[in-house]
Amino acid sequence: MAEPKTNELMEKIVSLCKRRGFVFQSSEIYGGINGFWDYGPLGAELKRNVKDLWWTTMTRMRDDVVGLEATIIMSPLIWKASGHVDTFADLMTECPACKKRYRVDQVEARSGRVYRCEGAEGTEIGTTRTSDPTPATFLPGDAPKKRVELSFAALIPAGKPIESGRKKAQDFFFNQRLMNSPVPFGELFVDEVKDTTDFCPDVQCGAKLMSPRPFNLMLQTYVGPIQSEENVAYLRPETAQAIFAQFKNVLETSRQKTPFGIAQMGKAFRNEVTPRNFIFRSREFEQMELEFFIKPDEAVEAISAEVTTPGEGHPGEPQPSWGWQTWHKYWVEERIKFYENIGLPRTTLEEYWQKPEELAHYARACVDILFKFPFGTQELEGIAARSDFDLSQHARFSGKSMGVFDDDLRTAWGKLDDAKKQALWQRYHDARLKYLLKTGVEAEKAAKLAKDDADGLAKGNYIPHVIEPSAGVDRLILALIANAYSEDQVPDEKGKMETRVVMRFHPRVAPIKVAVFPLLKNKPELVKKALAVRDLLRPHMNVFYDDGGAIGRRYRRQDEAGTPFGVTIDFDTLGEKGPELLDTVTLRDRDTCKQERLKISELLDWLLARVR
RNA sequence: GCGGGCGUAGCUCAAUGGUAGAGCUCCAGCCUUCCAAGCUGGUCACGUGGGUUCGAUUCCCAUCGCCCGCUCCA
Repeated sequence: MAEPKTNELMEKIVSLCKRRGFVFQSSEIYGGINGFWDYGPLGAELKRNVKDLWWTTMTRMRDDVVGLEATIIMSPLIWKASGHVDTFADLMTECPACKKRYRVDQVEARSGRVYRCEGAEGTEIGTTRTSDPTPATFLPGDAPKKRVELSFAALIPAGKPIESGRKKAQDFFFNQRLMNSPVPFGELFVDEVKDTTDFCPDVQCGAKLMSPRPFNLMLQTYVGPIQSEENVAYLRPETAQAIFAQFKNVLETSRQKTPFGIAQMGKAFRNEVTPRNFIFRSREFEQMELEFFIKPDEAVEAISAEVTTPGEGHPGEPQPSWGWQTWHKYWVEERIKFYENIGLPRTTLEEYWQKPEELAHYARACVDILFKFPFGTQELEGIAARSDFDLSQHARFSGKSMGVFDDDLRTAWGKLDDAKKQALWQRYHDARLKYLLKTGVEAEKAAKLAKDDADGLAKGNYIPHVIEPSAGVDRLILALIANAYSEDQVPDEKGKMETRVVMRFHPRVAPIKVAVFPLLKNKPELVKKALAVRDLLRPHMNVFYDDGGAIGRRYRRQDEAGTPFGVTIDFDTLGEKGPELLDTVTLRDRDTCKQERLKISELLDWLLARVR
């Protein structure tokens, strides 16, 4: 991913977002707050359009997906079950010499001898601060003495002389502390330390790491007036868990059967170490997530005799014989189709199939859909095959059943021959046992539970598996903005070429669909007619009326807002050039600047055909 | 969080130890028969808080924010 630095483009985008009212810094008048962004008038419309399209595509246009809107604060037990309390509470440590940061549990154990010292003496370095107009400079031998009392230690791998630690202390550590020719004192050579994780894993470095500090990515609050330990609650770090927690209620009230999905959009919060890249990674963000519940492959095989595996491309309409791999592939293709439908060309997207070693422990597969942002190719959405991990976790932690009863499975099971029954029983049993052991259930208990689960399968019971397409709204907005941004050259009034900034949004997501102008403001007949056209269109789409300044200026303003169409009421509309042009308008295209004439009576249908 | 850079109207930039100018934008009026025209008038800034000083946008410190790297992810 060696892409040229295009910060210039990002700066232009950020600037335009502010200038035109797409995105503002949160709390700007108070100096802002890191990691939080507000959507201005155009941004709010753009975001609403994107969310509406997702919701329509994912739920209303399908029989097999229903919606949910859960609270942001939920029982803290949910985050215990999901693993967020533990895995999000990372202990972080930092190397004082090379400044790299690590998660404590990811520091690899190393062995060797240890060099230590208590500090160093040397001479002052002339200040190098650029803000200092008169940096101190010293002639050799003239510089003041300096003493730093800071202990330093480094792990020296076997085979290297222990004295090399002294050089590390000088070069990597004390030099940073404004010292020339530091001479360490209080030196100590320690023999043979084995499998320690206290030292920087960078082979070039090896300095002793600073003491670990907890870092929890979940934002905390207290529920109730007393701020005590037992009242701690979290702002959800993802919307997915609410879907699992409400799985049973939705199942029972929606008359759905596997395979089916539950979709949810909403805010989520993460106390990111470094919010970066504008709205790409923020601390408060919005997700659009689908949890799609499918039968385990053993059930599919029992019902359909065999499980189909995916080939190239979109697998087509869902079939009963689909196993988790085909469903996974199906959702990857569906989601890419969605992005193409809202104006992200296939060439701006990348599919990344995570390698086995990159997968979270519960995931069977995960595909990232990446977008080529100006600052690099980054993730827009992750589509994970999560097995039955999530529902199983909630079943164990809540003590409530998360299984479903599947009539088709029970009927089909009865017709299987014994060998098949035994094979499917065993496979399901083994998968359950593996999960139970992995999550720390003791062996004897796990064996019994796995057997119960496999016996349950034979009676038509199982815990559904999950395919999870999970998208970030805000980064999608940024992708749409980055993709839409363009500059081209158009001739001005005098035929001189000048730069035009155009936001080439797909009409489906464009914040304003059409702008309506009277050619001249000071001609009441034009204004009256223009207002009538505005009112005609307004109930059906977001219309912007503008009568200020010259017509060209108004077109250009809409170009920066990304409005795909402009409608101008002129003297022809009033019939000045003859009755055949009466009640026709000029329709101007944002991308080509081309104009055509259209009857007002045909205008609405013409526009609707293009903005839907 | 750590390290580096930056911080003057909405934007782009200027000047200054004695409280800041310009162009564009924006608003109002006039004018204007299709791509940022013209005229007149107007609004808007030294990120914040301390310190030094008779006096700070300017010097110092802290803080906040933005950009880059480490790290993390939707």
